[in-house]
Amino acid sequence: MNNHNFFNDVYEVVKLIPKGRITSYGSIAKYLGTSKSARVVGWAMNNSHSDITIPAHRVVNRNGLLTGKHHFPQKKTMKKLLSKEGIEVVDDKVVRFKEIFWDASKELEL
DNA sequence: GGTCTGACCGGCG
DNA sequence: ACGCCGGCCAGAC
Repeated sequence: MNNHNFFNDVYEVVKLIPKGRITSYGSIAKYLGTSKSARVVGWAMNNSHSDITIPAHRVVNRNGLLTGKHHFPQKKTMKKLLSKEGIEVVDDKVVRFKEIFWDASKELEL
């Protein structure tokens, strides 16, 4: 579609995140070519409620912190979903963040 | 129609 | 090492 909405691109990438893996907003933005637009990625997630197929819980900030947990129906929802996929979350942050980190720029390799 | 904010990130002092 | 500030896009007031 000519509608080259940034949101749509973000959704596509987020959907491609493998189970048991996570990525950061900046990584997605970087893959899309606008590394400085990480904020827009977060904003896109805010609108991700339009598409429940988007695993927003697999997207965290660069610190591996579940910054978006407050936007889920329940605070423990994000942690619960991650735990279900084998991702350990302690104190609202992802354990082995660097190990399970999924860099779209590298994995998809534009 | 200008201004501010937002689930961020990187650079600079 | 820590704190501040600018930047990017889209939506709300």
